Amino acid sequence: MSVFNDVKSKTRHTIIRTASDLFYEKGYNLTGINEIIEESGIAKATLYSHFRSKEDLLLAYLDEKDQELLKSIKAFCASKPAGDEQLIAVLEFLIPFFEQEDFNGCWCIRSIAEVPRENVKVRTKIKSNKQAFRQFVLALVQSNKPELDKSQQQQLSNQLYLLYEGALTESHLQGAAWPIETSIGLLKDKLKKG
Amino acid sequence: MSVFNDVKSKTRHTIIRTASDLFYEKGYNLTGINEIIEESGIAKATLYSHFRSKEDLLLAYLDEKDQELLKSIKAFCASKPAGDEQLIAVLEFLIPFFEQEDFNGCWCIRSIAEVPRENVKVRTKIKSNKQAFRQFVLALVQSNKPELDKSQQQQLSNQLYLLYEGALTESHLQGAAWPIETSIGLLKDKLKKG
Amino acid sequence: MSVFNDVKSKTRHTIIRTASDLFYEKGYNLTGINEIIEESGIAKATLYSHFRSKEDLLLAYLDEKDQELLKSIKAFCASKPAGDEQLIAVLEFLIPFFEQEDFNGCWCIRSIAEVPRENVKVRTKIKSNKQAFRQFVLALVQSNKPELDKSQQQQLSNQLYLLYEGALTESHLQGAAWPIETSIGLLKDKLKKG
Amino acid sequence: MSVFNDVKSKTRHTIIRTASDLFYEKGYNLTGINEIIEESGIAKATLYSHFRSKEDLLLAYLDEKDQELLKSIKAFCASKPAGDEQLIAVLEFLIPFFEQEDFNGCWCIRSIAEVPRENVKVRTKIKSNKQAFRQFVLALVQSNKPELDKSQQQQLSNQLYLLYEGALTESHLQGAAWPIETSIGLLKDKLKKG
DNA sequence: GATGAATGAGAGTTCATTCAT
DNA sequence: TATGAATGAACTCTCATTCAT
Repeated sequence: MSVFNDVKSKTRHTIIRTASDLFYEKGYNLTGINEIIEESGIAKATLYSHFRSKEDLLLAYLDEKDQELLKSIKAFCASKPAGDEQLIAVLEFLIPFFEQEDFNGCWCIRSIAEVPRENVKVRTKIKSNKQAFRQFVLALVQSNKPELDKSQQQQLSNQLYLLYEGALTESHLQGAAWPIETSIGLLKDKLKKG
Repeated sequence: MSVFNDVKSKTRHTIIRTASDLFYEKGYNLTGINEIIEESGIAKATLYSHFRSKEDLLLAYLDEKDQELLKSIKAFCASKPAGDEQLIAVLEFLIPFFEQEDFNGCWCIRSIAEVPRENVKVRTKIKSNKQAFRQFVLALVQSNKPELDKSQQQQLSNQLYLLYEGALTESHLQGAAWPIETSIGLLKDKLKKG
Repeated sequence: MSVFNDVKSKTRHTIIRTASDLFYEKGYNLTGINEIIEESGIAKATLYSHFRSKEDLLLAYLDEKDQELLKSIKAFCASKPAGDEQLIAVLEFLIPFFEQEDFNGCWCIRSIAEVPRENVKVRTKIKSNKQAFRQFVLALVQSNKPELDKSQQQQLSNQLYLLYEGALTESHLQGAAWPIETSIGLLKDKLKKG
Repeated sequence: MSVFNDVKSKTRHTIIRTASDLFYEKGYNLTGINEIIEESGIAKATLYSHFRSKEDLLLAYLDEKDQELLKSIKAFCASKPAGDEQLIAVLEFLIPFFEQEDFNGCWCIRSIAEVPRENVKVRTKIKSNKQAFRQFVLALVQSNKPELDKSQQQQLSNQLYLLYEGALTESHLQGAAWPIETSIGLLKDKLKKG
């Protein structure tokens, strides 16, 4: 039984990994099902036995990517000393992230540009991803800024999130790291002076 | 003669307007040439006598949109009293912008998600659009913060640009205006205390 | 397994046969993919799963036609008594060939008129077809004229090939069999008198 | 009046020359009307005021080319001493012809591959061109072989014509001059030994 | 007589998906 | 479960031709 599931899971995961790489590199609409199955080394019908549609693959990709990210950034921040440094770490995380060879911006923002407005499933998934990320940032603020009241914590958390998103998107668009540095600068000012 | 040119210009402009609306609403790849010509009320070959390819239409769309935007935001800022208020206006501009019924985020960021990495033409156009916008922001900073030195002006300009981009992208993604307010808050802090 | 292969082969061969008939009758450029699939009774995507492009179909057509031809003419010549008669048979073969209802000249010569000069693939295929034919003629000369030296055999072979090609092309162009008779006459003279 | 006609003729002739070059180089179907007008430097409607259709241009092209050819080959043969040498000259003419940089085979044979079987106009034109050529060859035989009877003259003329056509087509297909040499060899044998 | 703009019909190709085995 | 074959709908783009001026 568990062997069965494992085998199934393995194939399924191979597909997700392949699709993820391709979707992230080339974009969702510019990646064909044929490319995915060729690179995965499986048959087309096999893919469709694991995923009802290409859209399902997109959802799995968004899930995979965000789980990876959350795990990485949580570890990164936890490795820093408590206090402001952990908050700044959220942005500093973006530097090695940006420097990864396959860096291609934020999959959520890129994907939202590729599906129709009516596509509630995908758009909900993306919002939920971002919500989870904001939750992580808020928790980080709460544990590192216990002196602030709830409303101030929420506000700071929002600002940090915004700086993160701006830095991520702009470093991609500009093909340069300066937006990350700019974000970090803004945050440090903020933390220092108020 | 001028009649001829007008006729030509008219058709051409009709196409750009139609394509712009569709590209912005549905995205580039999800908008077919057939939709554009049907909505424009012209024949397919007419479109292709005005634009060599769909990609050319994308470039025209990016140009059209950015020219519009720059004109609007320049007017909006100029309508505010000189000083910090003109800088804040850059972000405040996003509120009515966001409230427009057809608001769908930043066409540049959305378009960059839709073309292959190798597409130098489009990516260059997008960067050049953003460069022009950054130039506008820098000029605004220079004229409203003459007391700062060049390097400080550049830094502030970068920060303002980043807040603008973050607010724009996030208000779109979240479907809410709070990222704009958050950006404005951050900027006001910065201007007050630093 | 073999059933699978057979099914695949069947469809593939149906396509080639249909395309061959149409290409030979109407010409390559004047035959549309739509005609081929309609006549084949298959879907467009099915065709493109068997052949990467229309050009690939052209190559398959050239191959199919030449294999058929070589088989036929070899059988025809083998049915004649050894000696000069086998050489003359090469030209005599053209008489029933010309009389076939669907006779439309030489597919190689017709095809070479339809593809751009730069199309190396097709032009190479055509040359290779003709090379195979010349090889057949040369072998026939060698086995039926052992008394000649190599150079003489080559020369006679070239002459026979040339008469074949001229008769084929001209019987088509003129819509008459006399060029074949003329070729045969010339060859007989040649064989008789040296 | 004559000025008018001359102007008209000039434009018309420019078009024919341009179309001829393109048709001969690229083939009829692969040459677009747009290319012709661009290269001619005229407007599309101007072309259509001189030629009812692209087919009419094809007819003009076939006419132009054959008139040129007949003039050239007649001059070439006339420059040789009377007798067998004038007959051989018909084939020798092909050597410099083949060596011309823009040599691309026989326009008649190439064109016949490009129009539908039903196209009587073009096919008739091509046959009539070839008929005129055969007439020229026959006249040459008659004046250089007065000792032969009518039937023999006709036969020799047909053979010469066939060798010419074979050499022309094959030198093109093979991209080599040997078919011309082979044809000449066959003819010389024939003339020598009867 | 000459023109630029516009066109309907069709080209070849690719897409995500499903079916039969 | 896994597969190779097949599909309808859609894609971008080009053709020879005609119309209004």
